[in-house]
Amino acid sequence: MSATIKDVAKLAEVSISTVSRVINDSKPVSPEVRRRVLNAIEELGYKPNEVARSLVTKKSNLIGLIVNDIGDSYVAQIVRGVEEVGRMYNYDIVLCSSYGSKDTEIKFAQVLRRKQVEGIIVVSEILNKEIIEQIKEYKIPYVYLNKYYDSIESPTVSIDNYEASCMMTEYLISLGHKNILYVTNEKDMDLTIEKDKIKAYRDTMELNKVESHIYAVSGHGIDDGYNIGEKVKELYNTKGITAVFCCQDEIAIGLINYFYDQNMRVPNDISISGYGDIKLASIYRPELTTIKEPYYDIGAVAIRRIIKELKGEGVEEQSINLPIQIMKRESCERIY
Amino acid sequence: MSATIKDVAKLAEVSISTVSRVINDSKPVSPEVRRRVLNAIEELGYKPNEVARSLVTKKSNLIGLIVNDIGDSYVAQIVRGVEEVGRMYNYDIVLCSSYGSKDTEIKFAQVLRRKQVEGIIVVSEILNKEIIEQIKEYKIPYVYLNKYYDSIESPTVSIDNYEASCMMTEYLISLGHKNILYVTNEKDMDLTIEKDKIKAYRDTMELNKVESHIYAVSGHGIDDGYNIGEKVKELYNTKGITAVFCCQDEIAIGLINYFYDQNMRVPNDISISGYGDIKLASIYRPELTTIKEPYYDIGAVAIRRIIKELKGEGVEEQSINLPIQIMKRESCERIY
DNA sequence: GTGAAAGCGCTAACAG
DNA sequence: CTGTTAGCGCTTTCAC
Repeated sequence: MSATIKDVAKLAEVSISTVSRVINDSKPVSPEVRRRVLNAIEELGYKPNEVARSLVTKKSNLIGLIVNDIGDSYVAQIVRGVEEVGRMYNYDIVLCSSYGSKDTEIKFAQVLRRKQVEGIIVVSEILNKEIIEQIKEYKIPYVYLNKYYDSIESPTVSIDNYEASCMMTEYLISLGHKNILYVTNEKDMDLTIEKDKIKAYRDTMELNKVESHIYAVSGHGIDDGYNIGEKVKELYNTKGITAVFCCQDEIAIGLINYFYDQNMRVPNDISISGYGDIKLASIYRPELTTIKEPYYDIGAVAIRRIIKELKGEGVEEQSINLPIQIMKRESCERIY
Repeated sequence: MSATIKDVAKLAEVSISTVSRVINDSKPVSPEVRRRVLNAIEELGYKPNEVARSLVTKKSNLIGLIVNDIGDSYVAQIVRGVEEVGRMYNYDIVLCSSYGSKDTEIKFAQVLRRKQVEGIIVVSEILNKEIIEQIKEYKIPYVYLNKYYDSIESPTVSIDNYEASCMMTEYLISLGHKNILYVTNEKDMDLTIEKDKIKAYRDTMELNKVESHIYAVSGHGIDDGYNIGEKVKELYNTKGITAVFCCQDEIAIGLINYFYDQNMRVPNDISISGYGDIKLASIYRPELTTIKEPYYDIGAVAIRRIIKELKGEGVEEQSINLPIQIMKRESCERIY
């Protein structure tokens, strides 16, 4: 079918090793011969077969990326980061979407391993110890990214969630709010980062001598935020809540949607903040005040770590924390 | 490092061919021997090396996917479709993001070819004849997807844009609107599908004996929609425009943002419709009335086509049209 | 039913 | 500088 190194060698009247040398610039070749080879390559439209190359060099130049769902904007941002820096080092990305299935995640790890990927990045939203153990067995570099759950003894990159939540609570208080509701997620609360975030909220409220109010929601989608609207409205009426700090942007947006439908205005009637800074946060009206989780950077740093390890360069500590940024936008307002 | 077929053969005391046979179920193997081999595989944790396998079978089980930007939600939906059905046929996806660069698109086509991908799907937003010619040379199945430009003599899958635009115009008219503004995109207007959509709009308006109003915007982002807000507001005041049919959802949302900031209510003051049904369309408030371009299905059908061709099953016509659906939501209202 | 051997396209010693 | 050769890990004739 397609031209091989042999065809080139024959046409250029040299040995295949010489062809290999000019392709890879691996050893000196005389100008004259090089020219002949280059011509032959040109003439035949020869393109090296990376599969054959991989087999001998044992370098697939592939990084496996197992994600929950590429349709989630934050996942897409991570993928962008991973791909873009991977590309700089000549790595291609094999993408697998698990849609939250534990078994699928594990299956993909196996698939990727057979494909000889040199590293694996997992972007998960569930608790899955098995996949970690699986990947550890492969003895290839990996990074485990999970927005919700604590990264179980794995290399990871994120932000300091305790610190971030302190900052947001502090900010809300600085705006004059005294009755601030924290909306958390009830699922596996003590295994998720929510435990840190709740503690941060509590500590900061206490420090400022104001009372804590916590309400737990069951999911973390926009719908879930919408659905707690009624309850929050009740709290607004009975407890005089003036600000809501939601543990996820989606919850915040759902909540705003609810208020929109109820003809209550945000931030005029109530301030709402999120956590994450998903793409929608800055598009939505009102624009959402939130904590930025730098997804693109998370992806970029994750693959950078893997590549470093692959190159045998020393890798730093297990988990890398990126700088925190609080995005002060429209949805939270000063209260007097 | 990792166990190979040889190790298994040795441990099971058979030849490597036998091992291969049991792995692939390619030829009968006596139960007794099969058991021994299976045991050995188990014991060594042996996993076939797909790279080696690919080299001999010339099947990489890889499909290349060149996209504009995975961060765009519609792209992500296409990718989901591609990946999910690819997976059913045991194909993995290698993802490349071009970010709108012609050269990058071409470079990726080459990279993918060298990786021996069996097919290529291009999701582009620019005009790039070269990449098509490039891929055609490779003689591998491909599908070209472009939301904006006519797919230049290539297999593609989309909806009938003329028909869809007729339906939307018709719908707006049926709501009682007489002064409907169509917002198009000025760039390469006669090479893009806009020419069909404009024609559809014009034809339908004419058929209903109402005057056409067309305004062209320069980009197709949310910002662009926002930026024409002033102009549209002017048209609203001077020409009595009561509905705006935007050629893209993003434009529509930008426009709604503008009106939000101007304290004009959609749809109370003005009805606005989009085109595409991006994810945001149903999340946004007010929910956006729009034409659904079934991105997931587009991706799914695209890869299905490639796989069919790979299997030598007859492939239907060049371009496949999917059913049209108009999503009647909040942003367009009856006028009296 | 099983094994020996050739070879996929390429890289990397090893000679010369 | 260049060619010869031995694999990389696997599938696939071809004999037995």
